[in-house]
Amino acid sequence: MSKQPRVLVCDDEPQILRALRVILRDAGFEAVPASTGEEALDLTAVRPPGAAILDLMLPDMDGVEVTRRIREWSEVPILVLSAVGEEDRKVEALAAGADDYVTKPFGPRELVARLEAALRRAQPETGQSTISVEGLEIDLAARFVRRDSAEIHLTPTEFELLRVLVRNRGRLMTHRDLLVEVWGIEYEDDLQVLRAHVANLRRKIEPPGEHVFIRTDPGVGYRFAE
Amino acid sequence: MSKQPRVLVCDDEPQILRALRVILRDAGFEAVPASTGEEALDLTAVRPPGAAILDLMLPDMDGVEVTRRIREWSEVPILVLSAVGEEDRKVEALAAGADDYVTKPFGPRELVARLEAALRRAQPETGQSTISVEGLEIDLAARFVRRDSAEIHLTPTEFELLRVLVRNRGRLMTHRDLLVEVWGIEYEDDLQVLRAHVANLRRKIEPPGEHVFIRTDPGVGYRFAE
DNA sequence: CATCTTCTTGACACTTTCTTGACGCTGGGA
DNA sequence: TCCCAGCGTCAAGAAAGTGTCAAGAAGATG
Repeated sequence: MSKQPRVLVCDDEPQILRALRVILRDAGFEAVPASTGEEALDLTAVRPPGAAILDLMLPDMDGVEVTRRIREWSEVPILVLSAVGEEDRKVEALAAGADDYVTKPFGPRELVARLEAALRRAQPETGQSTISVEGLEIDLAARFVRRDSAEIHLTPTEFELLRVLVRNRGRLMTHRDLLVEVWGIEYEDDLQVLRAHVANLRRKIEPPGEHVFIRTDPGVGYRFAE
Repeated sequence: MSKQPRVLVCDDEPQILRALRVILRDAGFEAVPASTGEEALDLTAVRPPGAAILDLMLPDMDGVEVTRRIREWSEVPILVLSAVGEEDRKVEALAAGADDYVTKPFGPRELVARLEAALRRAQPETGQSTISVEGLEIDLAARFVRRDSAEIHLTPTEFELLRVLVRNRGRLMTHRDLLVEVWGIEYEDDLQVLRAHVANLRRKIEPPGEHVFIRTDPGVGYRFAE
């Protein structure tokens, strides 16, 4: 998950489209909406997304057809949404080159899991997911952190905070950015909670008395060293 | 599952081929597709797969014939796919040397279970798939675990849990990952069941009062020590 | 059908993690 | 120099999560 992949979402029902947008955004993706097959094909051609989610039932052409057309020139991972009772179409879609299918109604987590799996398969290891900086080693996939070959245990919140900082390393993350990404929008003003967790995280990963990895930008936010 | 075994898949219907590929890939296998009996024989000869799945109905020769020809020189596990009403042919296929048959339509899990069972039977002791860590010895293929040279009996669920953990050792497996892989998607939120089985498994494989093999990450999941 | 194994579930004590308020420190502005 | 807003740290209580036991349900075996 390098940098918020764009995901094309094609469905003719506005509610579904909206729901998908929320789900994807929460999972760290950027949704590119389309409501017809034609639109989906155009968008894919103009600016290829990192993945596509297509409904089988579309007004102008069906998802299988869209899949086939995209596959004529692109290897982008494709997920197909099918209603119950469309099992045959699912198989067709797979045959046409879809990577996976999700049956409606679906849970957000299932969708995200399958999407991430498809993306993972599409990029057979873009190097490691591990990041090493000055004795600090972070493996985001394995959820593993060590310093000078000693394992460091992080709590869920600490790890999440570190993940957001590392994913945007070098870039300044405002207090609000961090609070919203790690705790959710309802914490956007809770500076104290952020400070406490940054302090705990630093105690675990920084050399004593120094702030080499997590830098403070007073009054603005934090950034992870490059 | 030592290292993603290659499975030859022979079927003349592209949809089935496609579906099988997805199913197998999800189960950790690499599918090698073939659409005719001739092709299947060639592929098996050129680069022998770890197992083969053959449809009984093929354009050039039938699955029984393919089975017979492969058996002339190879012991590779063979699964036969049969449509309902082909019972007689199933028996012929088994007589010709097939290891098992699956009746269409089949569920992914049934297929995978039978395939794994066939693979397990095929390699009585290639060694290799055994893992040893600090007095604990695990043979995933033989479904065998021992500690300090004493055999340990695990229930099916416990073994499955251990297998998933070991296959991903070092990486943190979330509660959801484990529940979905071992129990299926419908258990994805059943934390209590996971805890109970982890406790039982630990009682059997861990030194008393310690958690050296299976580590807990509170609020996230479990991981097997590297 | 009886028996044995395995799985699931609820209760409860225990542990870890999160949140909150207090407090001392620092650096820039008046 | 004094003031003060913002920061880092600490400790304690609240909240959330975990390990274990035991009993009943479900399933397999013979």
